Amino acid sequence: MNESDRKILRRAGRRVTPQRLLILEAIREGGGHLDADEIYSLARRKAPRLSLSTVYRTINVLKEAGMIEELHLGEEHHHYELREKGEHHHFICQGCGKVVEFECPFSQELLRDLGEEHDFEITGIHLDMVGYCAECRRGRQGDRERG
Amino acid sequence: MNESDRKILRRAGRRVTPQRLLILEAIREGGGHLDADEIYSLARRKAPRLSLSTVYRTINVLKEAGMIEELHLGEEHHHYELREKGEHHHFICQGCGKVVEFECPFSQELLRDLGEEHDFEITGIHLDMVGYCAECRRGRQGDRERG
DNA sequence: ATTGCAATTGCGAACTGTTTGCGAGAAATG
DNA sequence: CATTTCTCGCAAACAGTTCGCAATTGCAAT
Repeated sequence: MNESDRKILRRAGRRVTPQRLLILEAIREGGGHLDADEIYSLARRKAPRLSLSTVYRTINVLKEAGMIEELHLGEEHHHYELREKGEHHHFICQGCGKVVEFECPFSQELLRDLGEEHDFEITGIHLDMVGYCAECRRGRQGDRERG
Repeated sequence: MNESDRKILRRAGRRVTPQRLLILEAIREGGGHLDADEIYSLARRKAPRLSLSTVYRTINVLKEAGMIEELHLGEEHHHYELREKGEHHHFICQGCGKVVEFECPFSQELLRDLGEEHDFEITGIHLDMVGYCAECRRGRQGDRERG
C-alpha cells in the first residue's frame, strides 16, 4: 500500500515526502469524503507543524497523480477521496449531510447510446442523489405531513 | 413569463423589484449555467448601479423560491440555471467547458429500487457526464493515439 | 557518507467567491 | 400620503484556497 504510494509519486515525477505519505494515510484512515480541513486536522495529530498550504499543495499533487479525486458534494468546499475504490456514486442526505456510496447503475449499452446520441465521448460519470436517509426521514415525517 | 415571475415571487412572500426581474431576465437570456459574476455583468448592462451583493442575495431568494437551481459543475464557483425546463442533466466537455443538457435516463422503477435498496428517499438527481464533445474530440485525436 | 541543487515546506499575507451589517431608499398596506 | 417592512448599495468581513519567499529536504551523483 504505502509502497505503491511511493511508486506512483515517483512515477509522476514527484518527491516522496513524509507530508505526502501522511496526508495519504490520513485520507485512507478518514474513511473517504474528507475536506481539506479534515485532512489537515487528522494529519496534524501526527505532524503538528504541518501547514495548511502543504495540505492544499499535496491535494493538488495527489490529484494530478490520479491518486485522489475531488468531489463536489453540494457543499461550499471540496471533498476528496482515494481513487483506490472502484467507481461509485453518492447519496447525500440533505438532513444530516451523511454520504453513502453506491454502485453505478448504468449499463455499458446505455452509456454508449447516450454518448452517441449527443456525439459526446463519456470519460467519467458524476452521479449524486440527494434526499433523506432513513433516520432523517423519520424525523421529518411530521413536518412534511403538516407542512 | 415576466408575469409569472412576479406571481411566483409574491407567492413566496418576496417583493417584486426591478433588480430581481432584471436578474431573472439576465439568466434567461444568458442561456443557462451562468455563474454569479456572469449574471452580474449581464444585468449591469441595464442597471449599472446594481451591486454584486444584490446578485448574491437575489440568487438566494430565487433559489428559495425554487425559481433557479444551483449547479456544481466541477468548477470552483457555482452556476445557476432557471428551473423552467424539466429536470435534466449535463454533459461537460473537459476540452472547452461547453455544457450540453440531456434528459434523465433513469426509469422510475430504477430510482425506486435504488432508493429502497439503500433505504434512502431520493428527492433529486444530479448527474454530470464529463468527457469530450465532438469538436474537442477531433482536436484531441492525435494526442490520444500517440499518447 | 557527503554534497549540490531543485523540489518542497512552513509561514504569513493575498486572493476569490460569497455573506453580512448598516443606513438610505423603495414597496406594500392602510 | 404616512407608516411599516423589505430591499438595496456600499464597504467590510468571511471562508476556502493560493502565493511569495526564505529555510529545509529528498535524492542522484559523487
